[in-house]
Order: sequence, then structure tokens, then C-alpha cells
Amino acid sequence: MGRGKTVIERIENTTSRQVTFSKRRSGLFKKAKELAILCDAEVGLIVFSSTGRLYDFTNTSMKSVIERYQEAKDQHVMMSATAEAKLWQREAGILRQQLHNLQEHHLQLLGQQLSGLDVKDLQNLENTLEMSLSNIRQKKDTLMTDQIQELNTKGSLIHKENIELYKELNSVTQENAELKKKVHEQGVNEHPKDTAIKYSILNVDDENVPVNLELSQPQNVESEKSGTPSLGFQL
Amino acid sequence: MGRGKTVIERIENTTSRQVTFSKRRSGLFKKAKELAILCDAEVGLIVFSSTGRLYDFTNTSMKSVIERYQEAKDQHVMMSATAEAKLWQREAGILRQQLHNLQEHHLQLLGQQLSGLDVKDLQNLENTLEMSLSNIRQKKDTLMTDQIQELNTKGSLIHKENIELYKELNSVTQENAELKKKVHEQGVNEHPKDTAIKYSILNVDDENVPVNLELSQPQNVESEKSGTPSLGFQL
DNA sequence: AACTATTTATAAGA
DNA sequence: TTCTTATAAATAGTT
Repeated sequence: MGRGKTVIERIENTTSRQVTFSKRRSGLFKKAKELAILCDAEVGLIVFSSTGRLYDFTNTSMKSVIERYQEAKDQHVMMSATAEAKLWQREAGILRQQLHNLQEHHLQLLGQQLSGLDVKDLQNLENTLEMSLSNIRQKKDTLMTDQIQELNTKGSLIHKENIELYKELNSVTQENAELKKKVHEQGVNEHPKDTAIKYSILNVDDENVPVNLELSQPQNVESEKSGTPSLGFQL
Repeated sequence: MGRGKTVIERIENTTSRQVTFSKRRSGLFKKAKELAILCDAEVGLIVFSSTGRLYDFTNTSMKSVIERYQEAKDQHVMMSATAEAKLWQREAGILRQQLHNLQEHHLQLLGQQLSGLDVKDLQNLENTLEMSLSNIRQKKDTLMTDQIQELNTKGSLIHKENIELYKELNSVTQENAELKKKVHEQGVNEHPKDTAIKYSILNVDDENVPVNLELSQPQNVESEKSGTPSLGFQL
């Protein structure tokens, strides 16, 4: 119906497609309304345009239409979905129970909610905690010992470096003095002295870790040939 | 369109209504299909005839259309079983996560799976456990003190009872002796002596509880007038 | 279910 | 977008 016969296939021209959509959509919705009224039918119509816009019509309510549809058509699907829901519900119940039990035990382990326990239970708890404490302290000791070892190694390295720097400083200072002397002898004094040499001392500021910088012989130290070994290290 | 103009109102004649329904329904569905194809739209059409029969069309899937519709309307009109299943599934997921987290912490509290913790973490754990241990020991002490108190009270009661029994025993034995003497004097000796009197000492057999049965003065003891006070008690 | 007179929808153009 | 209009399509009433 129109100036020419139309073949039913996707309209490629976007503008044309949108115009046609608008026209035909209103026609479709009009027809749907008419059917519902004329024939006393329950009608639900949902349309999404290619741009994603929603258009819908129903002479009753979409909820009613959808529920009636599912009841009439998807009974088996719905059943399986219900079964699935029940399954997940049970899963959630089991998990909730497990969580509850664990929480109770956990609180007891934290020394709370101890009512209901007898001396034997408490003794068991105590033993468990003592073993746990022992484990944790052992682990902590290991960690701290390792850190101390590391600090010692690094401290030793830095100490060595320090010595080298002192030597260098000495030789440069001496050279400087000799140069100054020479310059003075020649009577040419254009630049005042600015030979104050600053260097920063390594600053370890973690108050929690007992730092032991005793000069033990470094272990696992490869001889570094690079001119400037890195000074920075973090704990 | 037809031999005469039709007003849009419910067709009262049943046959006529059903015929019109059939014709217009096919027209409506044809238009819906054409719209979907021509304009690249997502279309869902549900019709229930006045006799309750279901007719439906969608160029994609009704599930998709309905879900998209609900999302667009942002209303969960129908709590479908699928939606419910999803809800429970999410609930289970959350619970599972909580359980996992608690388990991890729990194991750490038990001194296991400590890798990944630094010295500070371990120190915190240690402090927590020490506080916990302190709580538990306090609770245990209270319990045991109470038990000791109870045992003392009962022991004292029994001791008193014992003294009474000794007295009674003495008097009865004495009476017995006198009676025997009398009988002997009368020269009638038909029954040999069987006056050995046995009584059992209270037996406390819980090896874990330090039982203190020192004879403190009993507290809260009502004077018992009944002939035989009960001896048994359990911990 | 088929026919067809007539109404209605709409494609193309303005 | 809306209006116009020629024409295709739908369908009411009939057979």
C-alpha cells in the first residue's frame, strides 16, 4: 500500500528506515488496539526500535500479559527455573550455616562468647591458641631474623662504601690543598674557598625493627664493578 | 477497509467476533513481522483470544524481549523464577565470599597459612591471640574456682554427715555390745557375731580437677530434718 | 475458506 | 517532522 510495492527486507537507508518505522509502528499499535477492543482479546505488544527505544502497548497490564504468557507457554521452563531457584536457596542456606558455625568457633578463638563451654573445652581452646601463638611467633622470628640478616649485609656494604668514600675524600682534599697552595704561590686569587664537602648519612627510620648494623662479614656479595653501587634500600 | 466502515467497539456477536479476530490477528502478526524485518526492530507480541487461546510472535526470543522490557522500565514487575534464582545465586556468592574470608582469617588465627603476612600483621595476630588466651584462662579460672568452692561446700557437708554417722555408729555399737552381753548372760547363743559394719568413702575420680577438700565451714546449709540426707553429687 | 467492494495504511514526494 | 496523494494492502460483508 503506497506508491509502489515494497519487498519485505531490511531497509538499508537509515533515514528511510526510521521514517518507515515511525509510520508502521503507529499503524501496528493502532491495529493492536483495535483487535483488543473489537475482539475482546488481551494484547501485549513490545517493540524496540533499532536505536534501542522502547514502545509498548497493552490493553490490560504488561505484568498480567507476561505472567499469563509464562503460565501458558513456559510452564516447563518456569518449573526448571523454580527448581534452580530452590537449589540456590539451599546452597545459600548451607553456606549460611557454615558461616554461622565458623563465626561461633572464630569468636571463641578470639576469647569471646565463652559461655556454654566447660573446663575441658576451654583447656582445648587454650592449647590450640598456644600452638597457634607458637607458630606465629616462630614465623615472626624467622621474618625478623631474615630482616636483620639483610640489614647486616646491606649495612656492611654501605660501611665498605663509606670507607671508600672517605679515602676518596681524603685524596681529593689533599689534591685540593696542593692546588690551592700552587694557586696561592702564583699570586692569582680570583675564587674564594668553597671546599666544604657534604655527604648524607644513610637514614634508617623504621622504629619497629631492631636494626643491627654490626659489621659482620657480608655474605653472598658479588664484587661490584660498577662505579656507583646503589645506596637506597627499603625494608 | 471493507464493504463498510467499522466502528471500533466490542463485537457482540460471538461468531462475527471470532471471525474478525482470526482475520485481524493474522493481519496484526503479519504487520509485526514486517516491522521487525523492514526496520530492524525487536518485536514481541502476545495475544490471548477471548476464548483464552494464546498467540505470540517475536523475531528474537520472548525471554529477551521481556527482560529487555523490564530493564527499560526498571521495574521488576514479575518476580519470575529466573529472577529469583539469580537473586539466590547472588546471595550464595556473597556468603561464599564471606565464608572464604573468614576461613582465611580463621586459619591465620590458628597459626596456619601465615605466608603473605609481614611482621606487623604477625604482631597484631600475636596480640589478638594473647588477649584471647587471657580471656579464656580467666574464664577457665572462674569456672574452676567455682567448682572448687562447690566441692568444698559438699565435702564439708559430707564430713559433717560422716561425724554424725560415726556418733550413731558408736552408740549403736555400744548398744549392740550391751545387748550381746545381756544375751550371753542369759546363756542363749543361737546367732554368731556379724557386727562388722561397712561404709564407703566418697570417691572423687576426676583427675583433672585439683580437688580441695579442706574442711571449711559450710555456707548456705539449711538444717536438714529428713532422716537420710542425699550423699551423691556430680561435677 | 474464498471473493470483492471498500476502507485503510503507507511509500514516495513535497 | 508533517502533509499529500497515488497506490498497495487489509478486511467487512457476502457467498
